[in-house]
Amino acid sequence: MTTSAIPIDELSQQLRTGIGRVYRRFRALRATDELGDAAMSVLTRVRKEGPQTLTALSDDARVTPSSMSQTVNRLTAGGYLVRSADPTDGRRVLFELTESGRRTERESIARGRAWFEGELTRATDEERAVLLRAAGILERIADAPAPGERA
Amino acid sequence: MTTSAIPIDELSQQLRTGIGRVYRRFRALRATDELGDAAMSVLTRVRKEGPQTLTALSDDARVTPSSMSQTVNRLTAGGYLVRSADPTDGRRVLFELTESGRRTERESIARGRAWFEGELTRATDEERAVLLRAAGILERIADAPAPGERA
DNA sequence: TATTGTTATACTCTATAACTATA
DNA sequence: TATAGTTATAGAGTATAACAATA
Repeated sequence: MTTSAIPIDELSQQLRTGIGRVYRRFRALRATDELGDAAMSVLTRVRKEGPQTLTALSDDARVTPSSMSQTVNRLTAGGYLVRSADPTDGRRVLFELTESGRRTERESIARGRAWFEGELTRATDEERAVLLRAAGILERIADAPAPGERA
Repeated sequence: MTTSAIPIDELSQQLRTGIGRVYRRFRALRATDELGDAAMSVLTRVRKEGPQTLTALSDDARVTPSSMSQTVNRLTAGGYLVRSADPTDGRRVLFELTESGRRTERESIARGRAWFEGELTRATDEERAVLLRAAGILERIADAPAPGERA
């Protein structure tokens, strides 16, 4: 394989387009769900990582603490999350899933997957291998610190 | 290469995560731009495809006509797009770029690319080849008709 | 009747600015 | 002083419902 010199600007353009279109497709599917985009991401994060502070959630989502405060407000008001005090630091609040939150997260993931998994099933094995590798590379890129930002 | 049986559900989960994180990163970068996410996508579409009807724009973005109507309202109010009548069908309205819209689109694309292209430059040639192929596969999937939807 | 587009209204998500409480 | 979190307010983006104009 040569150093095939894929032009960075073309690659960038095509990836942005592809990613944007798939993301918006996901969002459209989730529009009929009881919870929105950001709210579902929070539930998934808490399910995977356990009880989280507000700061941890806002850092992870790359939104301001005040944005996240409002998102978790909606989630606690709706009974999906509960607040609990951090015994070691009175400033901190830990957010954890209720039974309802856990169930909602599980069901939404299952529903949202239907369309996407259907499409993935139609791809070839070789294409799926490409996509799997791409997923890892994209996640690494997404988590890379911004210039001037400490890791 | 064996028929390596990548589990669809794992692949789906990892791709959704990777795509979601990169997309939100883009959105965060664009937050300081003069135009938002949906508005920029409209400008890009019109730049690439020429004057578009409202229905064409809403179909492409997979939002309702009324959502798109409001987005183009903001864009025409801001002087980025102009309306013109379709001579062959009095119901139709064609939206096209103004000079300002053209310039804004060009500059925003350039700015938004800085971070992403920097990261892509840090990847290996082989990784870039994987991402390029993935971009094409993702776009094909994103454009696939929903079950029951006509192509 | 069907298609194209708009307006009214409401919700999610995000931001900045100003604030309280704890370390 | 610095950190963790909240509230007030505003704007983008989306949806549904109800509507007008043209085909």
